Amino acid sequence: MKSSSLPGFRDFYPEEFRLRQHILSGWREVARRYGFIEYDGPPLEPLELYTAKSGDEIVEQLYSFTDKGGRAVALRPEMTPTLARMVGGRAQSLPKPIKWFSVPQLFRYERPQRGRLREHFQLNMDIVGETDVAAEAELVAAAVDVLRHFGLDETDFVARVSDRRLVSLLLREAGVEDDRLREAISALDRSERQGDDWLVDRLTALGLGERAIERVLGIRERSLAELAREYGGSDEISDAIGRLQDFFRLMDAQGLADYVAFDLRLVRGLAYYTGLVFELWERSGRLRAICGGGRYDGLLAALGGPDLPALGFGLGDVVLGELLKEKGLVPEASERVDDFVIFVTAEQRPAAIRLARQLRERGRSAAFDYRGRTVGRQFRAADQVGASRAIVIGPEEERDGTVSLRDMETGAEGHVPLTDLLTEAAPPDAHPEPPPQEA
RNA sequence: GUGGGCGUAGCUCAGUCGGUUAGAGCGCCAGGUUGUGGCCCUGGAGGUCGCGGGUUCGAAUCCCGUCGCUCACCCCA
Repeated sequence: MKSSSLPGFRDFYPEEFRLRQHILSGWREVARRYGFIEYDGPPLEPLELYTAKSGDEIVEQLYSFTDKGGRAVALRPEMTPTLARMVGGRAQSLPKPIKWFSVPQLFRYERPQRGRLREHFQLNMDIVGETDVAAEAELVAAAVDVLRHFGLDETDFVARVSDRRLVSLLLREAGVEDDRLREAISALDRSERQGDDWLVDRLTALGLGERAIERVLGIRERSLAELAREYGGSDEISDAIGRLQDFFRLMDAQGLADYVAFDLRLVRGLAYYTGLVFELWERSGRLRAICGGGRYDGLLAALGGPDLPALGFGLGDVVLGELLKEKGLVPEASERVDDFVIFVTAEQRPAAIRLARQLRERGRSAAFDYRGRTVGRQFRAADQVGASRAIVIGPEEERDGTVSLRDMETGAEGHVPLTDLLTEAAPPDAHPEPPPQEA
């Protein structure tokens, strides 16, 4: 091995690039279908954009360095701070809600693993300036539809839905002190991987009594309806529950009930979430979360942006790509040449090149052998590039103004006048090349 | 960051107790003469055996280090 890309970075050979394009174009299609508008920012940002308010974990894994001007900079690890700045710049004039999406390449310096590299593309969809729970329903539906767009259905994945505020209220109700809330939430988040015994130990260490621990363990198992019955008395809690119930009603109204599951064990690592949070998981659970997001009211202001409510999600291309490969949902190669022009002797080479050009002007892809090898070799070349037709020009054809047209699939072959070939090739809306634009 | 596994041609791999010019299949390139591909035949290119040290008369093979990949943990986009 002479050289290779940096660890955690990918070379996209045509085969990989095809998958990448398949994924990114699918993202854009679904985002636009939901009325989101695409934007982008710089891949390199001032370091302080992230050190100021981002989560500690993110800052630790920043891809940062000092540029030649002495500025501390970082490759963007997430899009939200950039979004906050950009929305902030025009918050006054933009109609609300602001529905923006982006497909940034993000970077994080951490140990590469399956489904997690140092670089990836991530679909970001955000709604800014809306507090109504319909925004949550729209956002989760969009995330679900992104996966459905690629051929995945409710047997393949599920959106687990929880609510930061509700979890906090329930923990407080169970007896967790306010200053221990964050640790308790974190413990709850990790209990899924660590097990119940571990959780009990953690909660005990946080000063919870046996009875309180019982209640916390119970919280995870409750359905929304059960919680509503048990905690009907508390205004704040019943308010949070009611909001979640509204959310699920709206998902049901969209026919997506089978794609969402209430699950209070889900918390999400990032500290800034303030309301509903969700993650898309493969049903088998063998891969990590495919997508995650939630409501983060207050974050934009904290980042120096406008004080607007917001919610959004991020969905990466790496795990999704692996999932599609596993499920056989990667489209076959489509880079094929329409026409391969074959010339029999060197005399016909100019005619062949002219024909290729005329076909290209009519929108067809055309190729030919540069060196003029034997006709057999030229056919082999046509086969290799997946040409659907081979067009042979020999002395006779050139003299008669015809070509020999062969269907590479069936092998059927016949002579047609050159003019007919070009007339048929012309697309109905054919138009000449646009004039080059002056810079 | 912590532990385990693995690094031989572009790809998938073989290489016997350390022994002479390191192999196969696929792929690639070139031929199989005179105007027809997918099959077949022949030939060729391509490897400092991840890299660096060590042991040995001799290392792809044994030892150490290092880098990379990978799995688990940590954590998370």
